[in-house]
Amino acid sequence: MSTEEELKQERVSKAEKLRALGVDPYGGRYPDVMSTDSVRERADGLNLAAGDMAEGERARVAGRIVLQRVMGNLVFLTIRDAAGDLQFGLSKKLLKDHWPAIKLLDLGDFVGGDGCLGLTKTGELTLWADDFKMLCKALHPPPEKWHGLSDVELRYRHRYVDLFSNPEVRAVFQRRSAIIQAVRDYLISCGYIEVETPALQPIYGGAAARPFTTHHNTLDMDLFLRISPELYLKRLLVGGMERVFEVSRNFRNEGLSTKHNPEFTMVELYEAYADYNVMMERVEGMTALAIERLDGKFKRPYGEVELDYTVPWSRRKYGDLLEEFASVRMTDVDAVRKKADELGIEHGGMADAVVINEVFERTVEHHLIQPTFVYDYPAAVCPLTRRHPEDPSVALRFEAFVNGMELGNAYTELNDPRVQEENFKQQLSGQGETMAIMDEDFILSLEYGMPPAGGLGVGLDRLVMLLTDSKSIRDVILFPLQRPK
RNA sequence: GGGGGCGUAGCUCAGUCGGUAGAGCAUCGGCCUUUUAAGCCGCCGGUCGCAGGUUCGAGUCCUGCCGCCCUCACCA
Repeated sequence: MSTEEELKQERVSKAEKLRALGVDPYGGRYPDVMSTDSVRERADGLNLAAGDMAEGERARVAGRIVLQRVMGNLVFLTIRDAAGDLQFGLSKKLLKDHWPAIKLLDLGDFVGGDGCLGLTKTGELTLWADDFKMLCKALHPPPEKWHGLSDVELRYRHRYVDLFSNPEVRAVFQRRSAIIQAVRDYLISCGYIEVETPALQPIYGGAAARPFTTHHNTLDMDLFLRISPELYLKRLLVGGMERVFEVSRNFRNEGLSTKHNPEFTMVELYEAYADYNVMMERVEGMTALAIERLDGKFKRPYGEVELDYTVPWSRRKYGDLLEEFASVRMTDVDAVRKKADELGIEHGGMADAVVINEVFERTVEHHLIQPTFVYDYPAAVCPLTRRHPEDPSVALRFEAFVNGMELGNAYTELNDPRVQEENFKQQLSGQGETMAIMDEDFILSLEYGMPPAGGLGVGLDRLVMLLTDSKSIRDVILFPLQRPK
C-alpha cells in the first residue's frame, strides 16, 4: 500500500468508514474557535506548572494535523492553524465515543477539539480534548514532516501544499500583506486617495514593453492588458483629483527572471504641485513605514549584503555616475559610443540617448547596492517627463535602485500638451515604440490642463523581495507563471 | 534564444568503475496513556522525466525532446 494511488485509496476508504460511524468526514460549521496564538496568550496568564491541567479553562481550536504521535490509547496531535501550532492530547478515557473515528485520522486532516488547557510533564501546552470533531479528510499525504516540500517546481505548482507544509513561506506572504498595507496607510496619511483605473485598455502606454492582447466579443475590438496605469492616473489629475494612487497589477509580455514576472504589482501615484524631489520622499516614507511595521530594522540583510534603508537615501546625478563608473561624459556622444564599442554594444541604429542608457546600465547599475536615487536622465528616453529648465537634453526623472535592481521610477510630470504630442510623434529607434504610441484622448486631457505634478511607480513585488530577503520574485508571488506540465 | 545544472518510491534523498533498485519519513499490520521529527518489531511500495542509440548488460555513456532552477541576452 504505497503508490500514490494506493495511499489515496486508503484515505478514501477511511472516509467511508467515518461515514459508516455516522461521522461526516467533511465536517461543517465549527463556531467559536480560538486561534492557537490567543490560546497561548491565555495559557501564559494561568501560571501552569508542568503536569498541570487547568480545570475550567476551556478552549476550542481547529486546524490541520501536521504531526501525530500515537501511543495506544493516548494520541498527541500537532495542530496547525493560521497563527501557529498547538498540541492536542486525545485520550480514549475522555473521548470513548469518538475513539473509532480518532483511529482513522491521518496527517493532513482538519480536526477541531474542545477541552481544558494543561501542560504535559515536559511542559508542552496541550489542549486535552473531551470533545472532538472531524472537519476534513485529506486524501493526499502531506510532504515529509521534517523537510517539508522542497522541490522548487512542486512548491510553485502546488503552492497550497508549500504554504501549509512550510510555515516560513506563509510568513513571507503575511509580511507581503503588511508591507502593502503600510504603503497604503502611508499614502492615505499623506492625503492620497486610492483609485482603480482600467486594466483593459484600447491603447497601451506609460512604459516601454510588449503587451498582452485580448479581444472583447460584444464590441468586437482588441484590447490590451495594461503595461502601466500612468496615462489614466494623469487624467485624474486633470479631473482635479490632486493626490491619487493605485495598487496596479501590470502585465508585460516579456521574459521571465528572478526579477521579472509577466504580471506584477506596482503602486503608482501622482501628486499635484509636487515634483520628483517630493517623490523621493514618498519612496523613503512608504519604505520606512513598511520597515517599522515589520520589525523596525533599517539595516537589513539581503543575501550576502547588508542594506541600510535609513532616511535619507543617497541621491546621485545620472551624469556624475556615468563619469564615475564609465569615465565618459553624457554630453560627449563620441566618447559614449566609443565606450559602447568597448562594451560590445551594437549601437549602430540607436539614438544617442539610448546608447548612453545602455552604457549606464552595463557600467553603473550593478554598483548601486545601497538604496540610491539616480536623477536627471537623458531626455530622449523619457517622453512623459518634464525637461530640466536649464538643460533640455536632461529630463527630471529618477530611478530608485537597491542591490543593483530598479525599485522605482519617478518624474516631474510633463504637462505641456504640445511637447507631449511631439514626444509621442517622435520615433525612438532601438527603443521600441510603446512609450511613444499616440494617445489622442490623453493629449486632449492635457489640453484641458493638468497641474504640475510629481509621479512615481514602485515595484511592490521587488520591495517585498528586498524587505523579506527573498532571492526570487517567484518567492513573493503566490502563483508565479509556470508552463503547464 | 545562448550557456550551465537538475529530474530515482507519495515526500526528502543515496546510488562507486556500466553488472539484480537503496535508505529515512509517510502508508499498512503489531506493541504502547505524557509524546515532541515519539519509540520498537514486521510488511508493502519503482515506466530511474520521455523517446531513441551504444553495449552481452544502461539509473549510470551518447543523441533528441519535455519540465524546472541558475545565468546571459531581451525586458530601460
